[in-house]
Amino acid sequence: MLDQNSRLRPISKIALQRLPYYLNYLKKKQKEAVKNISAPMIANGLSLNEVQVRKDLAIVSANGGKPKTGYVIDILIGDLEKFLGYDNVNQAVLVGVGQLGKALLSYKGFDDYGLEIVAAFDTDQNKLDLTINDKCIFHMDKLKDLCERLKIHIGIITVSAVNAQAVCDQLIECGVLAVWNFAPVHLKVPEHILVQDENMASSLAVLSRHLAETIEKTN
Amino acid sequence: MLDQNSRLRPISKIALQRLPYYLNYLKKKQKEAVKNISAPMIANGLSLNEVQVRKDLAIVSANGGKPKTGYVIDILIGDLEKFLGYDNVNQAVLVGVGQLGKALLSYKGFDDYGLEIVAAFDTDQNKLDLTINDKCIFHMDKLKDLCERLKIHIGIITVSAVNAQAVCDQLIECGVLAVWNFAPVHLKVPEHILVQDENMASSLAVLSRHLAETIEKTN
DNA sequence: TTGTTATCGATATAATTATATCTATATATA
DNA sequence: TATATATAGATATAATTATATCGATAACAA
Repeated sequence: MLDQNSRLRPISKIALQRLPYYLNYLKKKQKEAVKNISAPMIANGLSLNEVQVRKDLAIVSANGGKPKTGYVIDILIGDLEKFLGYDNVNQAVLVGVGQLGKALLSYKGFDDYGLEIVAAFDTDQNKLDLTINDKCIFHMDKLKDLCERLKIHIGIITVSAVNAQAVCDQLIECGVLAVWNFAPVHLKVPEHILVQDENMASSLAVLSRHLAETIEKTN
Repeated sequence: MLDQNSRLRPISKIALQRLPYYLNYLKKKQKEAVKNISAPMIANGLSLNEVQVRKDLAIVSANGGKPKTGYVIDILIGDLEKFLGYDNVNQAVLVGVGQLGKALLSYKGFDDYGLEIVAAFDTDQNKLDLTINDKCIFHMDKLKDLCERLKIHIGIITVSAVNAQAVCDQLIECGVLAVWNFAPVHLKVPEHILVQDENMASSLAVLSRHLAETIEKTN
């Protein structure tokens, strides 16, 4: 069923990552009771190019805009949410209940993005059988059983860099198809598995470099 | 002093973000007592193209590799750390002491990346005058004074989406030149200010999409 | 010593992503 | 009702990023 409304029209990763920004912006406008919006307006609000905005929206929505008035905000929001899969829930497990793991477990906002962390895993005896935000923490021994029973497809890795690859391998063994990796290492995975890295070291590299450049210039 | 060893040779943002992966990989090899390493070897370890590896390393290091043996690991590590600014410390303030803010404040690993969070700020009376990981939490009133006194150039935003732009404006007003933004909104800033986004919604979009595609294929 | 080979560094090509231009048209205005 | 204009959507171009190819050379083996 690859019809016009299919969620599966091809989109680049980089374009995909822009979509939540559109959605956020449009919802803000919706709250301000704006009914229609043009690509140049969105582009201005998000510091993007207007052609890029049109192309991104064309991928997401079959309901095109009209000359002079633009797009209908309500429809666009619906199409974006559908495209991003916010209407159906993806279940995930989290491995590594350190500071960051706990923070993610506590975070209530994932529901809005269609993600539900169903359980957490760790090897540290002291952490087991606790609950954080109603999510149980189990020993790694129980990973496979739970993942297979609940058909979990997303694994969140918040263990240390040295343990990340081993955990990743286990998750894949358990049937996980997509990994959200917070450890600052490259993970080797089979071709059909997706790894989405959240590497703070990479971000800090960008920040640090910008400062070095800016401060050098002023000298 | 734009000589060969200057940290300021131009580099794209995307290449910059790869550098911490090289560093991590090389350190792992260093621990294994490996002395020399070739671009094809690194490329294989990090699932990159070998030409890309050579080009990235050429930006970072004036100490090129030799045919048949490759690069000297110890030298490469030094050059990478210098390029990434791990030798000097960048001080930052954090605004928004919620779950995520607390987790970042607690994180001990930023030292390794040359980042020091010197203080945190919030408007919630209940959070003030606490300390997390030896970092004081002050009222936003005190932001400007502290930033100007300590010449802070990095601001970390962990407030909600609705408040992020206002906080960002304040940080810039206080002399911050680079913003690390964890709020899922686009921030408008003057041209010379850098915003590095850490948008979980964008990451989740990539994960969710991959699952939708993979599961559709198997049907 | 001399050939063989893995690798570098440079250059060329390809792929991806972003932006500019052009044409048609829906809406607003004179 | 005719005209001007903002905007969509399509197409063309530019910029960026990634990959392939090629000649030179250091290390190794015969």
